[in-house]
Order: sequence, then structure tokens, then C-alpha cells
Amino acid sequence: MATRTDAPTRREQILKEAARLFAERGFHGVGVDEIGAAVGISGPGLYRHFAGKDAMLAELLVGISGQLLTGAKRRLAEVDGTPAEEVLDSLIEGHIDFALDDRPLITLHDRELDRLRDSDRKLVRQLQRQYVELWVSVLREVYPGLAEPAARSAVHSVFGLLNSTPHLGRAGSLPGRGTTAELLHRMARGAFAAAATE
Amino acid sequence: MATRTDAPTRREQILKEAARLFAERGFHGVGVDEIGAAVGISGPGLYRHFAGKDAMLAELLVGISGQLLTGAKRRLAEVDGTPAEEVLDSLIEGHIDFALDDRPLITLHDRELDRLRDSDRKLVRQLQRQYVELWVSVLREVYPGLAEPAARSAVHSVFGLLNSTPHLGRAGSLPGRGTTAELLHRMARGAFAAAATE
DNA sequence: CCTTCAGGTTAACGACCGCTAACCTCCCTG
DNA sequence: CAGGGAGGTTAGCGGTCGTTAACCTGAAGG
Repeated sequence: MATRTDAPTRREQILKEAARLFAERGFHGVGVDEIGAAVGISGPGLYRHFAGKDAMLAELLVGISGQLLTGAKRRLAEVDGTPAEEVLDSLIEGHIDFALDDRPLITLHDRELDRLRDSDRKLVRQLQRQYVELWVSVLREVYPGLAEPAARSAVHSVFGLLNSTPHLGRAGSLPGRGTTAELLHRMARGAFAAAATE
Repeated sequence: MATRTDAPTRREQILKEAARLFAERGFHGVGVDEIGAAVGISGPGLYRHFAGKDAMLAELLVGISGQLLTGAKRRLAEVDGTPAEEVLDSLIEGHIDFALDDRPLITLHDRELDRLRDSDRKLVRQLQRQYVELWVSVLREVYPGLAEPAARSAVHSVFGLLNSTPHLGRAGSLPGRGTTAELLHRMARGAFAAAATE
């Protein structure tokens, strides 16, 4: 799979802008006219690309959950055989990359889930659950003494920690992406270690 | 100040239900008729108690920020003179209590801020900033080596961790409030300690 | 050169929503 | 026992929003 140098398709433009707007003002707070204007076309023109506003949100959320899950699975396969600690580090690193690179998406991910149709919501929930369970099993390899309910809670809490990136000062005030990523990584590891300390 | 045993006023009922509904479906996703129905009156009856839907959200968000800040200040005064580590523990405990007892409010707190009028939003932001700075100064007493920008990032991230309670299984699946509180507390301390480890 | 079709446009419809107006009904109080 | 305000009610207005309908246009293809 080559890194894409193509110009983004119109669909992709729309999804990107819609994600940004949804994250900024909430799903119900954004009108289709605004989404259209953000990509240079006007309101109803969007319906040549999507069945409706709901469909855009659904595609975004399913995409996010799927991307997180398949990314994690890929990492798991890549580091197969290495110590569990390194696997956990790889998972953390992947999640941080996502949280830092796609802040609007990370925001949507745990905010607008309830606006989906039942079937889409079930799908997203299932993907999210698989992602969590994957973390839980790796975590319990690293800390065998950690009970499963506690491990699950710990994973959710660390997601909360890592997903806090949108709250870390807008753009310029951050101490640089690499520094922030390292800080988050250390804190996640520290939180997990503390969770495992009876 | 006696613990209140009075029946809640109508205003308080409304605010509580509005908070729950806003947290569930977002500010724009809830109609005034639903809020009214949730307290047994119908739609426009709310306007005897609030100037409008916006006013409810504003009162909720200002209330949350104020409550967090004054609670933290009170705790700081109570444990005055004790080691900084204990002060930090007290802050963490207070935040956890709030996050576990008022999950809808904690959700609103960092989700619907942008729906406020400019003046209200500025007020809430100011209260939030004071709260953060209070944590930052205590944290830097405990870990003098921690630079201020890193400390601020660490505080925001730990808020993300502690505010993850709404994502920890609905009601029955949790291992009990006390256990969860202890787990969160340990993880927060672990995350801070790791943040301070160069 | 004519056709077709992808990808736009504007107009407009129907539903919904926040809010106001007008009215009603207790209950407290002088 | 009058009366007045607190706290409801329903009807309805004005605006917004998602969506559809009808139409246009430029470029590709036989």
C-alpha cells in the first residue's frame, strides 16, 4: 500500500470538514449548508455524495473505530513474539498518534455515538469493544495480577487520558508534538502500573 | 451549613433533568418539551423558572466550574500545612467524588462549553483556568522538577482520566464505587509520578 | 456532433423547535 | 373574602433545518 499522494476526493474533503465541524459544534449544531460551504459547494450538493447528514456521521464513526481496531491488530501482528511490554507500548504509541493527528475524530468518537441509527451504533460499539478487549488482554499479560474488571476500567481510563489531547492548548502552546507524545506515553504506562499495584 | 434534607426545588429538578438529557443527547439534541416532560410539566412552563434553554446550560456550566473550584479551595484550606502530597491526594479525591456522583455534569463540562454566550463562556473558562492552575501549583510542589507546561498538560490529561467515569460500564457492571474510586486515585497518582520522571 | 451523466445549482416543502401570548387556577395574605 | 401573584396550561408564530425536485452545465465517448 503506497502512501497516497493523490488529491483527496470530494467525498474525503467533505468527511474531513464535517468531522471538524461536528467536533467543534456538535452534530446537531452544524447545518448541511455549513458543511457544503466548507468544501466550496452549497448545501444540497452534498446529497450527490452522501445519502444524508446521518450517513456522514456514520461513515466517520465506523471509519474511526475500524481504523483504530485494524491499526491495533496490525501492530499486534508486527510485534508478535516480542515481550508483552513492548506490545503494550506499541498499542499506546498507535493510539497517541491517532489522538494527536486526528483530534476532531477522537473527539467525535466518544461524543456523537448516540446520534447514530441502531444498526450503525451496534457496529461501532462492536468495533470499540474489540479494540478494548485487545488492550485488556495485552494489559493482563503485562500485569497478570490485574483482575479483568479492573483491567477494563483501567483501559477506559487511559483512553480518557490519551484522548485529552483536544484539551491541551490550541496549536502553538504545546511543547512540540514529540514531547507531548512522550509525556502521554509515560503517563499511560505510569497509570497502568499504578492500576496493577494492589 | 447543614446537609440539606429539604425537597429539591422545581428549579433544581429542572437543572438535574436538563443536565441528564444534555449529557445523553447533546444540547441541540434535546427539546424544551422533553425537559419539561422529565419534570412533569410541559414545554413552555419552564419559562417560569428560566429565561430560556441557553440559561439552563449556562447555569449548569457555571455551577459546575464554580463548584469544582470552591471545593478545591476549601480542601486546600482544610489541609493547610500538611505535606503537598496529601494536598494533591485531597484534590484528586474531590475530583473523583464529583466525577462519580455527577456523571452527567462531568460530561457536559467539557462538551457543551461552546454553546454558551460569550460572557458566560468567558466566565466558565476563567473558573476552569483557576482550577487547573491550582492543581498545577500543588503538583509542582510535589514534583519540583516538573516544568510548568508539562505540569499543565499532565493535569489536563489526568482530568481526562478521571472524567472517563461515564465510559466505565453503566451502573451494575462496576466493581463498586469505593473500588473504582481507589483505582482511579491510584492511576492518577501513577500518571503524575510518571509525568515527573524525565 | 449528439448524447449522457456526474456534479453542481436554486426553490421550496414539511417538520420541528424555541419562545411568546393569552388564559386558567390555586393558595396565600391583608 | 377579595385579590394577586406563582406556576401552570394550550395555541400559535417565526425561523431554521434536512431533504427533495427541477433544472443546468461541462466534459467524455461513440
